Parts: sequence; structure tokens; C-alpha cells
Amino acid sequence: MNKSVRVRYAPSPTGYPHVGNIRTALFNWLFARHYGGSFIVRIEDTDVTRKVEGAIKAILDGLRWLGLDWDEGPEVGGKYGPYFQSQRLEKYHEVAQRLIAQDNAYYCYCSTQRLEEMRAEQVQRKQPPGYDRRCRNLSQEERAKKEAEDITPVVRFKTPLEGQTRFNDLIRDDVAFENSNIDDFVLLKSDGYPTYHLANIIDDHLMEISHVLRAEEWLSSTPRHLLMYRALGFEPPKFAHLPMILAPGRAKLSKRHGAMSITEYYEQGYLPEAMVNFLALLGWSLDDKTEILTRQELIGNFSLERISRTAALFNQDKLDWMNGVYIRSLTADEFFTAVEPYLMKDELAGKALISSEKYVKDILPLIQERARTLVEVAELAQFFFVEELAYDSTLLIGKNMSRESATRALEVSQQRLGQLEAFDAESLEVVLRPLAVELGLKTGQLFGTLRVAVTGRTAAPPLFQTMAVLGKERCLRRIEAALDRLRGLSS
RNA sequence: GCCCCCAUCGUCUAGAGGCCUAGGACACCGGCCUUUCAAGCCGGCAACACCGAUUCGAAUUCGGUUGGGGGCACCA
Repeated sequence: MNKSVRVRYAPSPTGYPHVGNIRTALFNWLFARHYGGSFIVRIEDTDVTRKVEGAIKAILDGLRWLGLDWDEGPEVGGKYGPYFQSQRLEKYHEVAQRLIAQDNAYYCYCSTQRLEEMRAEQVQRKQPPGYDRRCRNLSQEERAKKEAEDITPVVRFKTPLEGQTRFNDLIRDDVAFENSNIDDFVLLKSDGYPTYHLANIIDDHLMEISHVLRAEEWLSSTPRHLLMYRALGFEPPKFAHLPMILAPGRAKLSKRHGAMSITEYYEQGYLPEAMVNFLALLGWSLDDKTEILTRQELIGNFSLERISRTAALFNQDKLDWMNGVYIRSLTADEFFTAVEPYLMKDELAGKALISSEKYVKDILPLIQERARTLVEVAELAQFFFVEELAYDSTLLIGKNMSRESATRALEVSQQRLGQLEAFDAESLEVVLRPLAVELGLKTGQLFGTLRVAVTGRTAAPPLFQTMAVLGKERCLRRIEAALDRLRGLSS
């Protein structure tokens, strides 16, 4: 395999792209990049009735967000265009006509109603549903009669009645289907649009696609495609059917079953690099231990041989962990850049960012190592931004402490801190650590009380650093507020 | 109902006849570190679906069973 590798991602804009769709795109992209080939995006918009507004934008935005750049397709064009099937209708009609002329296809005049009834009956009789081929061998007169009735026919493929179609799937090895199990499927719909089967194989041929990497749900349509390639005399591409990604509960990913649009992962604060890494490991692995791989490592090591044949479940816990790994690996500047848009979406953090970027930049290192997603950052840092802390006053009184001891701890702290010149973490530690001894408290008791007073929480970033960032004034104000709370508390 | 695919810890996976008393990761549970949280480190829990066959030897090969998934539209 060399530079003649041409693969495509062919989404249909009938919904938003979920992780399954995107994983397919990613594998195609990795395959193309690994072999120095071309990655093509083709929009399969042949279903006018199910078209979803905004879907194309979501698809392209998703690819862009993950850094999956395409060499040909929407917005960038290419010499095999157009890349929207709705703009290639005449090509499909041409081929359909040719198949009819060759006696590999025929007009079918059966009404949807008749087809539905037929199918219902077949299902009831526990027969495999499929077209009964009523129009397959219509005589001239019968056809003329139907035409006169003003019925717009569909075009169906004349599937061979016997024999079998076998092929070598790059992931699943040899697969064989009996032709007798394949019905005469529709090629051209009555609205003039092609079905997936027709349009897909024509475009793969015209666009000189070398490898078709698609989800396993397409495996059973492959013999139909091969039959068409044979009838047309086209050389088929190589096929590789990727394992499915299943929703929790092991059902096919769909809107009903926990499928989220890839764009939502951006909104929830996942890093594209983490997403790419995670998705690559869903159905592919490098070895028995490597989990974290850069984009370049992924490209360099990607191979069909290491793709699994088993369907995988999407494990959000692991994604969260991996996202945390990536967040922690960012430099302070990179983290700021990544998190800024999310902070701007948060009212308090946004306001703080506008009034003092420096303050926010001081806060961020304290949060970076604790956040698993970018949206969490604003929440974890909230106490830095809020004017008035809201918390349960009894939290100020730590384990084995009384209201009096907590009060005294805060009073003395207030006094000592007030005298401090330098309000940095080190100076704070120098003052506060001996203070615990002096007060006869464990450090954990003193620091715990101070932590609640100053952050309103029992879990927060390291106390001294936190206080240093908050600043002397804010800390003293909050300690005063805490003392007020203690005074109001009945012992 | 018919056809196809698949089958290792709860999850993602390593494993292509002896290297496997089955390895890694997430999650979970302990411990260490520690002012809390997080991170980190150490340890633990936990799987070859089942039955036959081949073989000196099978998670790995073959057959069957069971289970799961996918497909069977004028949807893709």
C-alpha cells in the first residue's frame, strides 16, 4: 500500500455525528495519513425526507475540532467532485440506465402499500422479508399498462438467483453470502434519488476509493455492492468492516441509546487530543500496555491488522481519566487557552476574567491538576470568584474542636495574618504552622477551619497557595465573616 | 423467522500451541504520601461462555452449543 491509498468518510446528514461515526472517520483518517494517502469526505445526502438541518455543519465542525483534515470534500473541493451526492444525480441515472439495458436491473411498479402488506405477511408467516420479484419479468404489454397508469417506478437490481458472493474482508477474513438470500433491492427511488447502495458504489468507483473502512453494520450489504461492481465491470475496493461501538446496554448507538453528538464532547470540556486518543483505542491497540499516544504516534503505528473484531462499549469513566491526563500535561499557557472559552461561558468566572486576567491566571495552576474536564474548572474555582461564600457554618468547627476553639483559632489567625507583609504561600506556612502548636491544635484542625473560612469548602487546593492567590484582604474579610457565623451559632 | 459477524476481568484490551499459576488500563477497595481534595506510588479484587475434537501440550486450531451484536426499507 502506498500513495494510491484513497479512503473516504461518507456521512449522511440525517442526524448528528456520534462517537461511532467519528471513530469511523478517525480510522479512515489514520489509515490515509499512515500510508500518505488521501482522506476524502463525501456527503451522502440522498434521503431528502430525513435530512436534518445543521447536520453537515456539525459533521464538519466535529472533524475540524478533532483535527481530522480532509484532502477532498466540502469546502476544499477536489478533482473528483462534487462531493455532495445530491449534486451527482445524473451519474447515478446513467449507471441505472446502463444496468437496465444490460438486463441487470428493471423497473418496479409495486406500490409502497403492496410492499408493506407483502412484508407484513412474510413476517407473520415467519418468512424472511424481501421483495417477491413480481416486476422482475414483466412483459412488454404489462409494462406498458403500468406506465399508462402513471405510476413512477423504482429501479431494482436483478440479483442472481443462485450462486454465492464471497469476499475477503481485511478485518474479518473470508465472508460468504448465498445470493438467494439477497432480494432485488432498490437502486433508484421514485423521487429520482439513488439509494445508498447505488450512489455509494458509483462514487467509490469514480472517486477511485482504494479501501472502504466502514462500520460492521454494512457487512451484510457488501455482497450487494460486489454484485453491482461485477455487473458494471468495475474493480471493487478492498473492504474492512470495523467493530461497532455499542451504547451502554449493548444496543446499537442511536439517539434513543445514549448517542451524543461529537460536538457535545467539546461542550462538555473534553480536549480533542484526548478524544482522538481515546477513540483510537476503541477497537484498535498498539500493544499490551501503551495507553497514551500522540497523534503522530497514532499515525505512525496505525494498522488494520491491529483492529479488533469485537464490538466495544463506550466507557466514559476512562475518557474522563484520559482527559485529566491530557489536561495535566498542558503548559500553563496551553491550559489557559483551552479553558478560556469555558470560563467565559460561566457568569462568575467570565466576569473575573474580564476584570483581571492575572487573577485568573494565578488561580488556574491550582485547578489544572484537579480537573477532569474543562467545564469543571469554573466550578472547582468558584470560591475564588464569589463575593459571599455560602456554606454550612458548623463546618468551621473541625473534628474534636469546639465553637470556642474554632473562634479562637480564627481570631488569632486573623490577627497574625493582618501583620504579615508578604502574603505568599511560604510566609503563610511559616506563620500558620507554629500557630497550630501554639493553639494546642493539630495542623489539620487549624488548617481545616481556615480552609472552610476562606473557601467555604472542606476540599480545595492547598491552603497556603489558595490563600496567597486570594490575597490578604479577601482572606481577612472571609475570616471575619466566618467569625460572624460562629458568633451566630448556638453552642 | 432467515442471513452474517463476534465471544479473555464490570469496561477498553494484550495474547496469533508451550513465554499464561493469562499482562496492561479505567472503575472499585486497601495502604503510603499529605493541612483537605486531586495527583503520584504500592497492593488487592476480578476474565479465557460451555461441550467435544486435534495435540505430549489449547485462551490460542477445528466442530457444535449457548450468548451477544448487526442486517433483512423507495434509511443510510
